[in-house]
Amino acid sequence: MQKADSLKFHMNLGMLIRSAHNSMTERFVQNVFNSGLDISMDQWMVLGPIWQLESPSQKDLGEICLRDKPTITRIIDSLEEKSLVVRVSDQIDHRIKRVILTKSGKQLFYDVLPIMEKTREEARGNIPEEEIQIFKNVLSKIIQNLKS
Amino acid sequence: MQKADSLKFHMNLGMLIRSAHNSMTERFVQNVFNSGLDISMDQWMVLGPIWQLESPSQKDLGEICLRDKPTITRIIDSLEEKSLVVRVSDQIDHRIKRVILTKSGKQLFYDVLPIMEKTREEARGNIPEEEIQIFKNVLSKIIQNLKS
DNA sequence: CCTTTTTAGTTGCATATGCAACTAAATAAA
DNA sequence: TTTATTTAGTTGCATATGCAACTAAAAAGG
Repeated sequence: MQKADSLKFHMNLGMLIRSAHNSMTERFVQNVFNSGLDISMDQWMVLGPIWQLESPSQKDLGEICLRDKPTITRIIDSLEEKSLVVRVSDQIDHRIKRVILTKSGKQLFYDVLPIMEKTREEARGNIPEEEIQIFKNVLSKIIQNLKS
Repeated sequence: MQKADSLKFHMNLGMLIRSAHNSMTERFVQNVFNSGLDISMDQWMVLGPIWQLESPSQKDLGEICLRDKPTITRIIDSLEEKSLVVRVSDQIDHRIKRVILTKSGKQLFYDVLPIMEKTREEARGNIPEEEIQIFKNVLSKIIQNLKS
């Protein structure tokens, strides 16, 4: 066994997962950059849900993105600085701030969407759909198994 | 469809991977803590390879752990402060520093190993071995697809 | 040889992260 | 009511991370 193979052989699940995640993030950032756009992975990770959910609270975003409150606060700060979103206090519950896409926020979302699709295709390569499904399934099960 | 389900449904691959990784790390740290031991995930992630490879260079560790040079330097710093490892200059190539487990480093490794096994079992739950294999395979393929 | 390039590791800096403490508003309890 | 508790979001701090610049040693090229 070659040394590189030996290393790979010993690589455990945690390292594999971390590495795959890093590679996907790096590729996404690179693809975005090459397209002349400007958005980080974190910003994108909340921009999508904001678009999907229309006007989610920050709490909603935290739950869907699996990030804690301060992280969401700061990402929204950065998006607001770029005028991609605005915070609007909920009419009924004044604790809640709803996050809404601006026109340029929507535009950026539409611009980045195909890049994100492209990145996903690059990551998938020719992995059969069936295996991808099992893959996602195992991830969900692991998360479920460790819940509590 | 319930709201929680809706959120889950929309959760993309990146978030799933991040979440699974976080859950595994958190559970490991928690299990270690409950056993009255003291080692972080990062420290463990290099301690294992140091044990396996006997006296790896920091470069070796960076490659196997998929971390950059400064990160490895700092993790080794922290392990050295705890007297778990020592750095020894390579006799032939004086640029290289080999990392060697001390007696207490070895002891900690042996103590933590079953905790790591336990955590792995908790994460796997009753996921069939076959699916785990496909899962690891897909991870490797994704990493491969995004290489370069 | 002597110079240039590459490699291993370290340090500094700017940024990201998680945790805990805090404010403000809504709900529950007394 | 009015007080206590819970919830949403923010801020501060201590730590982690990635990147670039740096040092020291080895290898390559002339």
